[in-house]
Amino acid sequence: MEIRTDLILGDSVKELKKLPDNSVDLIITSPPYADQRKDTYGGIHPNKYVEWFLPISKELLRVLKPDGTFILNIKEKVVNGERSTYVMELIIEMRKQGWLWTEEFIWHKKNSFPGKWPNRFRDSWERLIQFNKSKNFNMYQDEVKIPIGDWAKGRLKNLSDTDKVRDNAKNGSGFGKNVSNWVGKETVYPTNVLHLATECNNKNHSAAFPEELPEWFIKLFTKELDTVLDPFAGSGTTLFVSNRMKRHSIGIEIMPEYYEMIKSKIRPVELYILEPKTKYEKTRPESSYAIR
Amino acid sequence: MEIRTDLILGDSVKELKKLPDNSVDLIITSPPYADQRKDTYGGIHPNKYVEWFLPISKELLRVLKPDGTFILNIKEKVVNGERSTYVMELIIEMRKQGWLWTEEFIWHKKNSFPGKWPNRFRDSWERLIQFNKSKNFNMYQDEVKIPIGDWAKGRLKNLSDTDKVRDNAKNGSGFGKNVSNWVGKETVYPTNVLHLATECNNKNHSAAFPEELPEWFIKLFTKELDTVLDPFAGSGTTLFVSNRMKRHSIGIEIMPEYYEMIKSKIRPVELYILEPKTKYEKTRPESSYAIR
DNA sequence: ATGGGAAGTGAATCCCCAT
DNA sequence: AATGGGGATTCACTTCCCA
Repeated sequence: MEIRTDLILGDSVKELKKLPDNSVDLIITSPPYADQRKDTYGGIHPNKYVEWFLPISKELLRVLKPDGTFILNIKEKVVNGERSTYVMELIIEMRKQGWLWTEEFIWHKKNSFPGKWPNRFRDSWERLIQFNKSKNFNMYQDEVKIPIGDWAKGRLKNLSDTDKVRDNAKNGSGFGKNVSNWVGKETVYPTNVLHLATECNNKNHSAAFPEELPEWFIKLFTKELDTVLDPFAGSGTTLFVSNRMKRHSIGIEIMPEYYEMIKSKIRPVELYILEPKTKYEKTRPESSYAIR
Repeated sequence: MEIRTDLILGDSVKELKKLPDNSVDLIITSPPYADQRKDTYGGIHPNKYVEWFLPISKELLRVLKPDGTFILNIKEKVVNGERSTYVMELIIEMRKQGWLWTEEFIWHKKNSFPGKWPNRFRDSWERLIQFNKSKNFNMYQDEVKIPIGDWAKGRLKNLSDTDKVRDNAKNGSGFGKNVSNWVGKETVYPTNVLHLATECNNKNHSAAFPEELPEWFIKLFTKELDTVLDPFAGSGTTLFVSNRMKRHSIGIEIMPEYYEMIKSKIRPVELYILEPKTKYEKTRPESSYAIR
């Protein structure tokens, strides 16, 4: 089994045009933030952000499979004391392109340092906006189940009579439950709030997300041998995680420094296949890489 | 010292017009969401929601003091498998009215509604959108400081140079260089994510938010003897909390049942002032109420 | 007073079926 | 066809009750 990990040096719009229609199962990316300062990495002025992104999202819509998903990690910046509206405008415009705005997950960032500004608190959350091409997209919910809360231990120990049958709510809300269905249940489905730490070990890229973030969405929206795309590869997290999880992946990165950095981090992984497999195969699949 | 708690039976737009300009320090409200609570409020169709709300927000802008704040609790519902866009459209239109969209807090609900669907998880967060009239609004940050978390103690114990460098690089906020200021502190400023449970025990009103929610914003944005307004008083939580915290308050409620319910809950509080003060003054201020 | 167990319920959403 | 009502599904908290 061969897992492909393609890394492309170049501009996203231009390189995306070379990819075939309906070929990607999951797109997950954290594009460069809007920034008023011109000299920072990828800084796009907030007023130009929507205009800049729409040609990219148009290509993403084309390359995504009909049952695929696009996860956009983004947060609006503060400009002149106000939150910018470019994310909202972007969602509205992308819907006009044909995207469905299915859901907005929240990434609640743990471990963010306390801060102080005169008129706002530290921003400890980001948007994870889910777009789809159709309502019938693939979602493998069982892959991300979490342990049931501690309440279950006490509640399910001794069932009362009403717990053993379907107990309809007394107020006519139409809501009912059968508590006995939960006996022995170890895991439950999560919610749309993700509580993850911020990444602390990437010193070279300014917008790194933690590995758990792409991992969670890759588990949820793809199966093995599916293809994951990150049009702003940045520090390469999406690619490394995809490879480890036996998904093909494609990354595009315009900055030669980041391109080289990802390449250098991919090469050591490649070497694993030359060493005795028993040592690594649990965490590192047999893989090959194509670097363009 | 007299704390006024005015409760008005009537339509919000109409009753707001009777209030003087620049007279309110904080507006905090949770309007009926689109298509919700049909049996009580009639339900506003998602397509009509912005149109319905704009005349209200226009009056709110007029009655709010220049240094006051408006906190709007809202969440868009799912329509045909997609999140509705009316909240985003509302923010964009309110900015055209002259509102500043200063911040968006997240209310992370500890006990979100249960359920399972093939294409989405349980919704466990709501928006708390902060609007202002000017950039120089009152904010009493010290009133909501929280005990420093254990993670921070560990983190601040061993501050490395890379910590500071990394945080500077991340967002250019200049935050990193202040990290050392936090060493030895017992309390810190909170973030823009609030983690509270919904109120499930209110038999009479279906959409009560927990007392902690208005309490937190009242502490943050008002001082004693300021005036708080809730144009959709509902179960009256904002009014009760305001009174307890020695803020004047004005509530408007269109449904006679809720109006009567709030009134009946206010009256018992009134009686406290006739009883020996020592028993209650710690939690209940000396107060008077005007019921219209 | 305290504590543990029992019981009740919430701004939900999807799917099907009836007009 | 669109639109609307009703059933099914599900988690964690809070209050109540009794020892």
